[in-house]
Amino acid sequence: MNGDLMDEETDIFDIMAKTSPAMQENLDVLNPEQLEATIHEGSPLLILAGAGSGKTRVITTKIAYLIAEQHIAPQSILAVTFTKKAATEMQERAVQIEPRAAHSQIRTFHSFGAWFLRLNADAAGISPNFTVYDDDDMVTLICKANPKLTKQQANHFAHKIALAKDYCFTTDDPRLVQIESEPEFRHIYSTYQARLKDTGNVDFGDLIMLPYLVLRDNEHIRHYMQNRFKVIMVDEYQDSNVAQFLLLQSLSGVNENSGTYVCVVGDDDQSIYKFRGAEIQNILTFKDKFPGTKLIRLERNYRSTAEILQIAGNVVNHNEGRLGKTLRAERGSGKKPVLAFLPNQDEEADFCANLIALSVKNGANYSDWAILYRTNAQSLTFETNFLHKKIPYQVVGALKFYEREEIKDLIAFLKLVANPRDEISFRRIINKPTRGIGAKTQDKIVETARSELLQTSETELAENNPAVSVKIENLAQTALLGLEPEQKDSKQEDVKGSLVKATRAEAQTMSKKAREGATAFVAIIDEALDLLSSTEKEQECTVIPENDKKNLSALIELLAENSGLKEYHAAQDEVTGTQRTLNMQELANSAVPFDCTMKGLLDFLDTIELDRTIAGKENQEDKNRVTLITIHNTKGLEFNRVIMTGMERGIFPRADKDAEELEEERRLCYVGMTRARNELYLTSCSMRRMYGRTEYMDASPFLLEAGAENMKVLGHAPSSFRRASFKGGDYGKNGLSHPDVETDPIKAKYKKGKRVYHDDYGYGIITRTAETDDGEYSITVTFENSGSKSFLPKYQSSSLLVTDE
DNA sequence: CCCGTCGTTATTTTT
DNA sequence: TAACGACGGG
Repeated sequence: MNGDLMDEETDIFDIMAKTSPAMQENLDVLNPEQLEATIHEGSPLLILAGAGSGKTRVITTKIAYLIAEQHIAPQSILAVTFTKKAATEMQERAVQIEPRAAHSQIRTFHSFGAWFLRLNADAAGISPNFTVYDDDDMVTLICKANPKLTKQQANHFAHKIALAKDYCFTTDDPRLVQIESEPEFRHIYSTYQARLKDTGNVDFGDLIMLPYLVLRDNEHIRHYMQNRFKVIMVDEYQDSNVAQFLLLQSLSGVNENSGTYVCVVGDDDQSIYKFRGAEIQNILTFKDKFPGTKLIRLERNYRSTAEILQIAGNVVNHNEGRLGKTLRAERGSGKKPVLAFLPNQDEEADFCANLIALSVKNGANYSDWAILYRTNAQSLTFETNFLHKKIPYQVVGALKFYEREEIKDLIAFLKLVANPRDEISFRRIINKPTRGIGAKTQDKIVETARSELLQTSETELAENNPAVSVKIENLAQTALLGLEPEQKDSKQEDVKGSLVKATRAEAQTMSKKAREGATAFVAIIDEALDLLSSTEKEQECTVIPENDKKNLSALIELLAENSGLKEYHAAQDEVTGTQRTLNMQELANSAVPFDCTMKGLLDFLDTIELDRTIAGKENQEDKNRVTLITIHNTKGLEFNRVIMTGMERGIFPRADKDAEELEEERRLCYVGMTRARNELYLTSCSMRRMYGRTEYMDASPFLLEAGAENMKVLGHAPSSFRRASFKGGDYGKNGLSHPDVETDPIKAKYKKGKRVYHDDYGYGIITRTAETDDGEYSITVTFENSGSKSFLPKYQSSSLLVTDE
């Protein structure tokens, strides 16, 4: 044993001896690596945490430990995650160990950006009441700024602009050509950015890039923030992008001797968002950017069986350029993963349904199961099949509550109330329902408002800088008290470039019908603002019992009613049988926890804009459902039993992947497999309907990489797979090496004696089974009313239904 | 302004 | 195949 190790161990014993008994209990449950990571201090820390290795436990215990034992002020700890769900879980678990963690900043990257920009709106050149534009809004704004672009082109450029911001390329950056070679791109980006600035709003990319630019260009703010946060932790670091790295770097002051402690946690094998700007180099080169970095690996897996980890590890082992780690299964051995080859996607869905139904009959829950697929389009077959068989399911990520028309309409109203310069929201609702204000009048109003911005922008500029320093002083003072500065409410009437103001002014020149419409519209906004300011005053003057306090749902209900949107969508409900009115009510209900003030409104908008995963109410009730989900969406989740479907070349991995992208697909495969606790199934079809035609499919190369000998193979494997995998083991010729089980799912399904229903011939019984000359399985059905017919079940899965069981 | 029909086009997407 | 957008007629 060398001296270094001795020192380290005595250090650990030393620290443990000083720890309070309460914290000691939390440390006792950690394994040695987890413990080392938890109590590590002094240098930057990179925790390489494999799937299911208990990283959340480490981060949360670490936060608690820092507060309780190292006496770090809770509010000087910043922990960032990528999803709202992860942030909430982290906060809850940290608070459970140490209640003072409630005062720490545990947020998503984007919500941190929003928090930062609200404090520094002036320095960032945006409205303090900004709201966030989503991808659709980006496209609309690009179209308005460049009317000659088609929607498709605008879509393309919106994507590229978002990517440019992920890399933190501003409009004058020469590296923009790396993103998009089209020479017009820089111009389109610039005009979009100018137009966006006029609205006072930001897009998702700005929530990261602007805080970085503000820090870079304002020494005061930078030093204030470096002082404000003495500990910064980042979760899922492998999926951070360049802008996020730059933000972390400047916030931490690593190059300015700030003394801030930085700890990042991630797994390079789970980096799956390169297409959205995630930069795997961030984690691979972390130790170069943060000198003296200590690296700790968490390789003990507490989630999956050894068999599952074996094949997941086999797959990802084919990648080059990893930091490298091997997961050890703490739970030991379990069932061998099953690989089922099926004729087509109808049989695939059937196979899954039968597997699930059988397990439920034997005592499992529907919620034990997850169906994973590469693309959302694949969910449809499962939904149809499960609906028919009455298997309860939920589709994750597809509900898009906030993308529904009626919800977007209401939110547009709310956004315009918050920020009267919001052109996109204004255009969405000014003439909905019809107020006689057509496209031309809208353009005129927008131009009036924008010309006002142009006139005043020079005088504004002169006032801008003093405003920043005043704000910083306020910041410094409030920080001493451990409070965040209060938003001061801006007087909407005075806002430069207000579209509401412009509408009021333009109304005089309009036709009678349009004038009435415009006046009514302005009145709606005014009344909404009145409601907000009246509750604000009430709150200042009197002490009102919690229950009597007006909450933000009152504003939403008022807007829905006054705007005519409620009536408008109720009429739609009548005709189409939709539930729009109900959805609108649902939005109002979700606003109940928020104050009926401008601040409450901004909080609410932040919450819904930065967390689109909240589904409608359907998700709450009856949680015992099968989960249908894309592999991307499963990150951070786990299930007792997982079926990875569509394991075919061209689907997973997708066809058009270069070598580097193939590695990402492989990581995606690894992520999917390691979601499973107890049982893992893989399905692969030999035929698939795609784009209206049926194609022959080949097995996914990942299946061979996983190793056929590590799986129980069912069904008729494609010859490419059989040849390459014929190494004995569990898999024999024609998949018939399990005499105890019928290994061909088709034969198992269409056994002699089964009762079936055919679309054309009605009910019948399978009276004979045989093989054709080509070795295909054929059955003969005797129908009740249509005599006897022979079929190849392989081709009949959707029209020949097995009805018993 | 709304509705029907025709033609086009199909990744993954924490925020 | 199917779903969605664009366009034209009522």
